[in-house]
Amino acid sequence: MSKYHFNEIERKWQKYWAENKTFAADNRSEKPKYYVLDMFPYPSGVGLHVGHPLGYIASDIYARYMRHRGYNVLHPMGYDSFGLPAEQYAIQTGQHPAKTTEENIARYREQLDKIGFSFDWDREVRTSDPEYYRWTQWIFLQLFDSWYDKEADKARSIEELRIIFSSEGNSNVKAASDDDVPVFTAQEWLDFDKVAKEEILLKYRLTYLADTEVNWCAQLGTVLANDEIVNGVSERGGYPVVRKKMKQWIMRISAYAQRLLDDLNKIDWPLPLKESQTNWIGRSEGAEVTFNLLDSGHKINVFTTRPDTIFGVSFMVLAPEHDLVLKITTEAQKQEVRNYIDATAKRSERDRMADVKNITGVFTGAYAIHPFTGENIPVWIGDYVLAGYGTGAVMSVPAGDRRDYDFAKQFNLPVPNIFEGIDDAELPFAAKSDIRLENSDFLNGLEYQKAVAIVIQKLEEKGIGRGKISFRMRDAVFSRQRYWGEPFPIYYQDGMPQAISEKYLPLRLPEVEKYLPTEEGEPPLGRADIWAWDTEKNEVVSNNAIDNITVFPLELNTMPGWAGSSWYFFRYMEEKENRAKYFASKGALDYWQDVDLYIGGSEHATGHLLYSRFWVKFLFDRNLVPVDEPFKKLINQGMILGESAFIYRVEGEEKKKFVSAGRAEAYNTHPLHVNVDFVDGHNQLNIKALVDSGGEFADATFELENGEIYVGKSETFKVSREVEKMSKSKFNVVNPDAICDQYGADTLRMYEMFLGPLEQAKPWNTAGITGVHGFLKKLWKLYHSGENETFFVVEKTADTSKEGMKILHKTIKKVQEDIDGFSFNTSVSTFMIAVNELTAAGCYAREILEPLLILISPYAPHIAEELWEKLGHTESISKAAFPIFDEKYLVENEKNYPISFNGKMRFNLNLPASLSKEEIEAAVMSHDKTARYLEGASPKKIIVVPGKIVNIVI
RNA sequence: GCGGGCGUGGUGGAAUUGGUAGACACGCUAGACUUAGGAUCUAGUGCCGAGAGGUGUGGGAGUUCGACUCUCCCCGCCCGCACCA
Repeated sequence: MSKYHFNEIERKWQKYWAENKTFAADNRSEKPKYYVLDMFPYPSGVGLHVGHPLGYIASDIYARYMRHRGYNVLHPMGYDSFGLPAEQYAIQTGQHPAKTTEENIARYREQLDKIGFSFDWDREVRTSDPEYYRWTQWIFLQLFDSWYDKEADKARSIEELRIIFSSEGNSNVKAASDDDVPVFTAQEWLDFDKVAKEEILLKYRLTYLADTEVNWCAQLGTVLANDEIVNGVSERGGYPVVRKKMKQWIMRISAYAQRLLDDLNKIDWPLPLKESQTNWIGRSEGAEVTFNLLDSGHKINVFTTRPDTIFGVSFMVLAPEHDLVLKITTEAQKQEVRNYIDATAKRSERDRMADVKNITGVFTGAYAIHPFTGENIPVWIGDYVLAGYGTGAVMSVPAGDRRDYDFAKQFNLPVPNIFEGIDDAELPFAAKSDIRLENSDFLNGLEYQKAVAIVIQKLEEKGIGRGKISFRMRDAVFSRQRYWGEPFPIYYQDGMPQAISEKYLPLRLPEVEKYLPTEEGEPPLGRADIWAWDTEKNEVVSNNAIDNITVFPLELNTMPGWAGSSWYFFRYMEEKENRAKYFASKGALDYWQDVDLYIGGSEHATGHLLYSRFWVKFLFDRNLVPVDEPFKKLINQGMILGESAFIYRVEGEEKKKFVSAGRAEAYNTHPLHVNVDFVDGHNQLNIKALVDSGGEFADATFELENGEIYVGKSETFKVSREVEKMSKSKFNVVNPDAICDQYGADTLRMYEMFLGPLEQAKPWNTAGITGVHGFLKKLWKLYHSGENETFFVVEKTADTSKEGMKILHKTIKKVQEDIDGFSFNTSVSTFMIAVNELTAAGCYAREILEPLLILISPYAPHIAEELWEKLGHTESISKAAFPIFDEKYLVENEKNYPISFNGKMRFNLNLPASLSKEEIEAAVMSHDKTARYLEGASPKKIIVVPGKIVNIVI
């Protein structure tokens, strides 16, 4: 071999790694562990584009680096293989989602393999594999078998709750539960029948059933998510959508709200991500206050964050859906209130939120009594009050709240001022600081904090309120009316859900002949013929056998996508051989603990990353895992954007006519995306390829510009460049395979890192790739000489010239800093500089070129392996640990080969101001801080500033 | 509106963390080699200026011997949440 034949080299080493299981992690290693994880992909039919591997490359570099540093690294990969696209495809084609998924996974694997990742494929997981989802079902059962004890602040077994109930009833139990739990004594508990007991326990379980409104679209035969609905009709097809109550499985994540919030302090995550979660959890401190209603005997509870402003209350507003509305409305107002409720019910929650400007509301005719002044306060309903937050009712303080103020103005309600020194014209005044209250009885002259404390105390004394913490986060709906997901290990007896014992898992997904919901609106599993549970045989049997004595109907819903992804990181810890016995064994869990580094996109901030924290905390509570946070450090990789290309179609022409970008302004045109594959680096379009690709371009005419068609880079001519998210419909997807074929995986890896800081969004442009490719060629050359690099010239003898060693150690130091700080883009530059300098210095010493390979190998592992082998090593470079990254080694080398700053260094020395010029020079020369760098040379310039600071330019 | 982040050449981005701003790469310019090149090599490239020199990190002030870096105000862009009481 002579020249740098990357394709050959890469194929060779990928094969070698696979055959030798170079990257197998060891569960019984003496080395310290390090766990590097990527967010596993959903294997879609489109395959990978260049954006996907960005995070994988970064984590792979880190994993390889940590191996070199002597860690036992776990770096696995798998597939989040339950999901919607495969199901949609199945609905359209009748092809089983398992088959589609299998094919897509094969394609992904092929693409991933080409890039040379150091994954331990023996630990692969697939969430749709029964051997995997068996344990997802198992965790569901653990949740079903648990309740949340607020006093111990942890989840406990339902069995313990039964014991408490039968010995002391539930009046002392402080649990996260449904609101409507009746209070009972031990005796009452014992007297309840089985169904009644089950019903009560369900209100305590960490996963429970509840009626929830869903968006049902009869024409599409499916349930839609909020964002799939536009103006009350389905986004696809424009069919009507109705809100329908359905029994759904819910996860009591709200029990963990405070811990999920607090523990954000324990983990090293990007700030925006933590903020997203903080916002999502939405903790607010305040008070709950009860208002008695005039005459009717009803009470309204409100939640407020500003109990201090209670003397500014001039009216109350209930959400239109509030239970009390119809009970308290007077006869005279009934019709108007009814109309209003109907009108709001028709609008989706989203529309209501979007329409902030129109202030609407209706007076109920009822009055509440102010708890302190005894004044009568009118009670209104209005859709600015949300049923789902707080108590669904507010005490309105127009002087202190924008929304209350606007409502008051709209309906001519009074705006009593309660702020000292604030003019009526300055209202509403919402700031909490630098203000004292007035017209507020016992709160007059007090500041926010004191006033809040006092008012809460008064409320508690009078028994009409208390301090309260409210969370915005609601419990998470856990069932989906879909086919391609985990079946619930649940059957129904007397209408109550019963767990299937974990001994009989997995409960396999049944076969159905169609993947659509049934005509009755049941989920697709309603179509399965063999989908009933025989409690005697403990197996799935035909529906015909259902007798509700020993054979019962099974749950028809399936679990959502986030079920399988909420615990997969534990599954990787377990070796294949033991996976049948444990979701992950104690030994494996104790060894690997948690994920040290997690890399993935920020789009999962309030989904996957919140749910997995919740599950882990739960598993921790039940002593099933040793950690209560799964991901110690997390990095979000930025998106790689595609640069789209446009061609301009002339409007109003009979025949389709497209013009080159330079001509487009002369006509009335509209832009059309063209496939970036047909565009070269100079924006020239390959017309033949475009026409051959068919479609609308097949019979078109083209107006050329200098004999070519140039594509535009934006839709309008005002913008010179436009980058968009890569998507099939925009024809701007760049496939990594093509890059691997043309330049090699090592080039792709380095280039993706070189593109910019890992966490930033950046456009993909191929122009720069030649620079990186050129670097790898130069690297190759550094180890060879002669025409076509015929000879391998690394000398076996030592030539530790100071120059070369300095370059090497500067590079080691910089690269190590870069990797530790996840600045992979700068270390690519560092390599380029090093290779340029070594080439210029003519260094061929083994002592220099060997460590250089170790440095580069995480980034460009294939070329590193090849050159490593040429150096005469028989062991793979990828697996080995090297001392060059050790602290000791670093210090030692800094002493022997001080890092050269090429005359660009300045320092400060604190010297007495009184010294003469000569004395200063002498002091500088002998100072141990400078001596190392000066190496006997005299400084070019010494600047003495009045005071005692000296600048030395070397 | 609230919370957070960021502004450096034509471009992506560096800056030893307060010490010669613009490393490295792309692009561009000139030259060499070549049948040819969108290959390779050499030199140049922040801006103004022929030059010496001046000027320069969104704008303005401040701290400092010294500021891209720290502080304050303003301007612009991006992200998250958003009728959350």
